[in-house]
Amino acid sequence: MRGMSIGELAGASGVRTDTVRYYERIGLLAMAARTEAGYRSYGSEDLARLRFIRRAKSLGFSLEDIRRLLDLQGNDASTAGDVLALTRQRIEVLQNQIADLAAIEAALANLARDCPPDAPASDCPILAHLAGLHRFKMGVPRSPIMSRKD
Amino acid sequence: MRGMSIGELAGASGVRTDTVRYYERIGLLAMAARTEAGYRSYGSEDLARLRFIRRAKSLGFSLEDIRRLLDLQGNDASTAGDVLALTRQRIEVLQNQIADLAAIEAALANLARDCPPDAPASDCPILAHLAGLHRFKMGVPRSPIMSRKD
DNA sequence: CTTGACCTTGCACCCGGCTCCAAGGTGCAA
DNA sequence: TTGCACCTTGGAGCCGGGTGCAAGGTCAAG
Repeated sequence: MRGMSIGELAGASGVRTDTVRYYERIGLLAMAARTEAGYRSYGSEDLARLRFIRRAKSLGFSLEDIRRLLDLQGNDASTAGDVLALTRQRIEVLQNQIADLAAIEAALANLARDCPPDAPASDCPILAHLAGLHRFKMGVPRSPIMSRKD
Repeated sequence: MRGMSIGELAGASGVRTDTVRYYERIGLLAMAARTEAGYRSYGSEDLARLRFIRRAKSLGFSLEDIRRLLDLQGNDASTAGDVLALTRQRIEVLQNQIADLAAIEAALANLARDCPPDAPASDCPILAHLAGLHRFKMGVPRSPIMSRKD
């Protein structure tokens, strides 16, 4: 596949032409070779690089991380340990994100569990929680009628 | 707390003054009352509203969702079920996000597990995966020297 | 009266990762 | 030759959620 146009490259790699140009602009792809007419011209190694980017993106790596990974790939002095370090960092971030989201989800699920759908919003424990009224955990206050002397 | 300044409100609610003005601009807070000099002046209900926003934000609600929650809170016709619906939506999004991140994390952990840190990057299974070379699952190719006639 | 901390406004800018547009040039088929 | 699809460039706009800044007004302490 010598001399693909940007459209062919984009089609073959599953990104848009604008995105290819964007990647070139930010230095993620090298400046493309040009035809006489000034059209960008790509070879199979460009396609491989774009596919690499797409796969890395699907694993949640940022373009900045991907740039580093590509540097490691192209640098004879780098080791698998270097790649592993980036990967471990990414895993750690993921674990933290998952933990944060799971904590939020648990909190919401907890609130949702005790929410009586047919009650007026003013009795909604979710709104109560958001309003900062976690004092009354829940349930009917025992004999509110009796608690005159509070 | 009648007639707090924007700075006092911000201090008491844990957001910045700029953010308070921003919330006013996007309609999340009502236009504040003004002093004769044109300074914004807040009461305790504004503080409560800002704290509501902060708590909802910490549960990952978007400002748009928060606006809806506040509308529900202020609307006598709304029910706890309305709040619950928003909450369930949010929970569903969270569960999807968690599942996506967990899948990525598992994939990365899987790749990281088999990565020999001291090998050159060219032998890194992570890079190999990103390059799309999942053909050779791993291990030494059996007798590469013998495979002359492939 | 001055200093300094606060307040006002409007507007621009940031992050990441694109996406779209207009105005013009090129390549190929009917 | 005409038409259409593709290519080029520079630049702007989008998303959400703010942040920063400059030029000016206000207020309280010393």
